[in-house]
Amino acid sequence: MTHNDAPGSKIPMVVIKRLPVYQRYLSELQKKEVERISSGELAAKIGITASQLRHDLSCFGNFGQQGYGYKVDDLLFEVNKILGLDHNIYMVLIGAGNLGRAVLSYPNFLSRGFIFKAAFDQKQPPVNLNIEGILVQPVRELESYLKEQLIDIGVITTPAANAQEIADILVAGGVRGIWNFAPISLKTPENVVVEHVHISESLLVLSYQLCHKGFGRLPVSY
Amino acid sequence: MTHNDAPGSKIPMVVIKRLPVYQRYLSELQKKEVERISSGELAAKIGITASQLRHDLSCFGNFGQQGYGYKVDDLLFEVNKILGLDHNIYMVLIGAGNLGRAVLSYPNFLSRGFIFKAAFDQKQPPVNLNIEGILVQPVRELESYLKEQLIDIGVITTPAANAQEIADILVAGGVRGIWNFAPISLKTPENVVVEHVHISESLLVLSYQLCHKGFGRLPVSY
DNA sequence: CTAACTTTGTTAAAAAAATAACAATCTTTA
DNA sequence: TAAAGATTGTTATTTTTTTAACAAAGTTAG
Ligand SMILES: NC(=O)c1ccc[n+]([C@@H]2O[C@H](COP(=O)([O-])OP(=O)(O)OC[C@H]3O[C@@H](n4cnc5c(N)ncnc54)[C@H](O)[C@@H]3O)[C@@H](O)[C@H]2O)c1
Ligand SMILES: NC(=O)c1ccc[n+]([C@@H]2O[C@H](COP(=O)([O-])OP(=O)(O)OC[C@H]3O[C@@H](n4cnc5c(N)ncnc54)[C@H](O)[C@@H]3O)[C@@H](O)[C@H]2O)c1
Repeated sequence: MTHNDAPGSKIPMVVIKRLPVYQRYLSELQKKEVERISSGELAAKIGITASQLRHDLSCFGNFGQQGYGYKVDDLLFEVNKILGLDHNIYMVLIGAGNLGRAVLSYPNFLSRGFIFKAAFDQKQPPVNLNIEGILVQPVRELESYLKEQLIDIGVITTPAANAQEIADILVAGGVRGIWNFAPISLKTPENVVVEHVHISESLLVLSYQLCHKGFGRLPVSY
Repeated sequence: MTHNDAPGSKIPMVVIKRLPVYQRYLSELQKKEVERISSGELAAKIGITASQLRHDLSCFGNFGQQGYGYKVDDLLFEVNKILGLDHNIYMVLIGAGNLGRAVLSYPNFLSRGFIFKAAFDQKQPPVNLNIEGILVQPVRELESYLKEQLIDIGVITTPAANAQEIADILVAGGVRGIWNFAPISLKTPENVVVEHVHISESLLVLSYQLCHKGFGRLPVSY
């Protein structure tokens, strides 16, 4: 598949999931003021094949030069554009608990154009708290807030038991994406994208690997 | 491949990553006191094919009964055992910042047998702080601590710039696995498993999807 | 300017993963 | 107890993903 393909062509999810990794390595190279890099060098750093890297990029366009490789600045610019990092994205967070506060105060989101416009909670302690300049409001005001403000992404960091009701309010309020940290599969209409952060799942995968290691039994293939 | 295969047979990583999802749905069923479930019903809930579910499970054994399905209790017991949830795992956390404190105080890890034995930080404010019964110690004591205590997993929630040096100390101290929240690819010997939690990567994937939605151009295939 | 290299983008082949198919066999009902 | 129905575990097929191969095109050095 090439970037010239007819409308309706699909980019595989496996490819999209690798883009943030490319973005990260390219950012590092740019910070080190490396000017150019070949698919072979970059792939080696990342730990994949050059073939896969070139194949992935070719889904989106021709960013390299034969005999030369890729200009780091140019390729990073293109990858950023593909990922939507070339414009701001506005977010609200619901559930200003331990994890929610960590997410709210993480500076790297803002620096990449992900802007928290507001935060909401149910209980009094988080409500009225000021976290990195964002005042936590009572959650009953979420619905009316979304009527007034254009919000792209709702971030759910409430307990799993409350996540679906919050998702419903977010969807009704017109958000286009939900970033969900609660360990539950949310039901949303097709036009709302849900991205689930699998923190606990990840620990179980690690646990599995520790359990089945060194015996020569049931090892893992990557 | 069957569970009877000769030693050296490999379980694909894609299969292992689905096990925690099965675990979660089975736990929910158990909580609802559902006694039995067929591969068809469970797969429908999860949103995969019955074929895939049965195929995955058959990597580990024969847990069902023809004409009946699976006993929820029994299957959950087996999945828990496969994931290593049938015994305690001892952990230390390094970097008791915003995210580190959220992880330390999350009760669902302890309830599943993941036990934080200690936490470490560099700066004074987190050090001496008591988080859910765990006293944060100066990070310079990490090395000697690991000599005295048997720790399975080291959890890294320091900034990326310090993650590799911490990983080196953990490896030297004999941990078998590293759960890494820092956005950097750690270099470790083969016998130490690293599991990376992709929080920021996940947000970029969501951003991509919002960007390429509804135009009929570059849609996503799952 | 030319020739020897290098490296891309793309097509082809191989490998892995998902899905379908179905015999074997257990459950349920009568 | 027997016959009908349900569901598994496994093998076969299809689809997806990864890797390899290579012509085309640009770079670099002399
Ligand atoms: N902390 C972790 O390490 C961790 C790990 C994996 C998953 N998670 C998940 O992330 C989510 C948040 O975890 P946490 O540790 O921050 O929990 P937490 O209890 O510290 O925070 C949850 C917050 O949500 C608020 N809340 C509850 N119901 C609400 C509602 N209806 N509307 C608005 N706010 C509401 C609570 O008042 C609280 O402030 C949970 O779903 C948890 O399962 C957390
Ligand atoms: N907070 C988030 O939402 C988020 C999202 C994605 C990734 N991350 C990553 O998770 C990690 C932690 O993030 P955070 O928000 O908690 O940052 P933070 O700054 O709040 O916490 C980092 C902690 O690590 C400590 N530290 C620094 N160097 C250390 C060392 N050598 N030894 C021991 N402790 C040390 C600091 O004193 C601090 O307490 C970072 O790598 C960050 O990039 C965080």
